[in-house]
Amino acid sequence: MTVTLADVAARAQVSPATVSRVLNGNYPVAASTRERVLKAVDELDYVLNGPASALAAATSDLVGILVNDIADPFFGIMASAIQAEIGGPGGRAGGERLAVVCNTGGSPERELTYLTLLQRQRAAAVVLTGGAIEDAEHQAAMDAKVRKLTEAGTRVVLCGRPPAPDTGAIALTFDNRGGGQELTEHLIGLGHRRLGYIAGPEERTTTRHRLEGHRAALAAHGIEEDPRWTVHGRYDRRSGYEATLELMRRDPSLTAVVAANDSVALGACAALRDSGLRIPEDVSVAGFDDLPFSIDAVPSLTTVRLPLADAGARAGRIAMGREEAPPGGIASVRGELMVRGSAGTPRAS
Amino acid sequence: MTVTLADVAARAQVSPATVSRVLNGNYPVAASTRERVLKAVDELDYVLNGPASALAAATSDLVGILVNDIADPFFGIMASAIQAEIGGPGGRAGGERLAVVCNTGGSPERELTYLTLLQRQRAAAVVLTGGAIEDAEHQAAMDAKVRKLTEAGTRVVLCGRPPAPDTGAIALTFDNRGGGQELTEHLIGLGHRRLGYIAGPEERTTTRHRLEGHRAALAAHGIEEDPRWTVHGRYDRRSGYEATLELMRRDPSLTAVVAANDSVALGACAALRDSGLRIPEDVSVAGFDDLPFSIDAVPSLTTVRLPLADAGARAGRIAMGREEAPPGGIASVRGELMVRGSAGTPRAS
DNA sequence: AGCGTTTTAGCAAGCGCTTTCTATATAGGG
DNA sequence: CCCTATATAGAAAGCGCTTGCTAAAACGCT
Repeated sequence: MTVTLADVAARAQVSPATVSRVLNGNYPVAASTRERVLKAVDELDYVLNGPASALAAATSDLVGILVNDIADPFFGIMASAIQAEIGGPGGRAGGERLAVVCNTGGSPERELTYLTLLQRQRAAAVVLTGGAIEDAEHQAAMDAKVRKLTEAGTRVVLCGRPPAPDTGAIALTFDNRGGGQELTEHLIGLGHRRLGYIAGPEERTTTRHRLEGHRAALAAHGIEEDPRWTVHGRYDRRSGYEATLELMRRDPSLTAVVAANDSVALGACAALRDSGLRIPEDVSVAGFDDLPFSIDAVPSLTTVRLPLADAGARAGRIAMGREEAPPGGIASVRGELMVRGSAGTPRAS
Repeated sequence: MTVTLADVAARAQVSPATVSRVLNGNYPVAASTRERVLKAVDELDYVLNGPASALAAATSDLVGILVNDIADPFFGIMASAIQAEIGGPGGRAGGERLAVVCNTGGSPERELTYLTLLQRQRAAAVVLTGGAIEDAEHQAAMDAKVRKLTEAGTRVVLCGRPPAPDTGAIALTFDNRGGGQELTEHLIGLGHRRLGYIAGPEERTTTRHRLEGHRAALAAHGIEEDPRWTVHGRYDRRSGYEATLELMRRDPSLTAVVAANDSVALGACAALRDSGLRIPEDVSVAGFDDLPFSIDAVPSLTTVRLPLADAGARAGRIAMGREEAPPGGIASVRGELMVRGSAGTPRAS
């Protein structure tokens, strides 16, 4: 029915072992032999049986990429950088890996299940992206799973995610705390003293770190935070819109709104504009991430640029063993403050 | 080292065959036996060896989803609907399928390579999303590959993609032509006679179909199209911005700009606004797709809603054999005109 | 020419599961 | 109480590949 290695071997007048070796290219085969084999492969339109190969070799060419929300460009950019680096199609020589992205939708169960599925597939590596979920039980389960994976020889790298100590995973963490602090200090430097903050969902590490940075900046400048100044929402535009309305209702004297990310910031801009407020003359707005649309916004968004594509590419290379892991298995990647039009000096009031 | 089926069998005092059967649940096993086995599985923390299983069963639980651009919400929404339906983690009983998305980046080679990789993995099904590439040679290669997949028992479904006749693939096509026509007719009904059109990349079927619809509407109303009124770009915001500037430079008397999709339309809005033109008082703008951000835009976008999530879910069910394929293996899904604020009556002039 | 090396290729033993076929209990009917 | 259905479990033969080991051929020395 389907053509197998043996068929190719017969046609090329060699043993199956030889065919396997030319296909894997990890063993010397005479040029003339190789050519004959390749010709047979081509003529028979042979496609290697992945499962059989993975079984015999005790490892597959599958690499999994876990993302929280596939429809969010934050993850899209990282995933596509990782995928490009991992090779797969269009990759470098021998790069026939299947890089696949799995969408957890931010659900703890799905996160875990995907990890199990990948483990079952004997994935060669897995990259986990984005903030983790702050739930002790879930984190323990994740860590146990990750440890099991690394022990079984699967390389696990965390990209834009906090380190998982003692699991064997390599972490490329974004310095959300530092970025958040720098951003808020910029606003304070501009003269703002009354700053609203729209945080992400409470259970995500990213949310907490960015908020901590913001508060550290306030504290460093002796600004006492009013509890009314912080609201939690989701990481999307609509949530930013609603949260901003709420914020301005609670305290109309705010002169700046710092958003958990750029989408939220855009929602904030829309809400302010709909309230008849000008940006940045009446209220300044700042975002986080510097996604591609942020510079196009009117006014363009002051934000913290996270090197998503670079970090993704690096994570991909580490996952492939093509780049050395950072010392201690942990690296913190800083964001870069992008000063643009959405934040200015506060209104006189 | 790693625990195998045999270990579980030994622990549960049954044969490996029995363990396999309780795991697959496709053969009667006494309740007491099943329980014993499940207990052993749990105690040993056993994870099935996917490749071995796939080899023996001659099929895997992998399902591939091909997308053109993972960072584009258009694909993100479809992919996430497909993935949800296919089950995988969090799916229905027995739904332990691994639904993975593969990002082709719009490249023909990668498209083909991913298909081969999926074929190699003996994927249970594959879903191809989004417009196809209009290149006879590439399409022939794709069709051949798809035929090979369906012949090997892999279900192939096309979601938002033109049918591939005689390949055994099932198509859920969006009626881009009809949607494009309806949209432009709406604008014409509003009184517009001078309409610019920002098309997508020339080589995509989606681009051609939408443009054909637009032109059909013009023709139906006896409007002769000026060659200056059409420019081609990419499917992103920046491209829309630039194209709009070009369009207005070519013919400042245009009263409406129809964009290939919503991102492009948003870019168009920004360009018009930056040119000092009001929307829709001076120039009307229309998009396509109705992505979530379109209703949030100011003014909200008049556009054609494509049922991305519904179509994705349906494609997923068909791929899983859980829903019957449409008659003839082809279904055309209509979009719905969303009349909103970005398009109004043309300015007097 | 003889011998040790180095290349190159084949043999065959699995990898860990599924599944057909067969065997053994158990139950039901006369 | 025996005989035939029926339910349940096991034996064993692969699935198609990889790879350690071995063998043969080719090469370079002395």
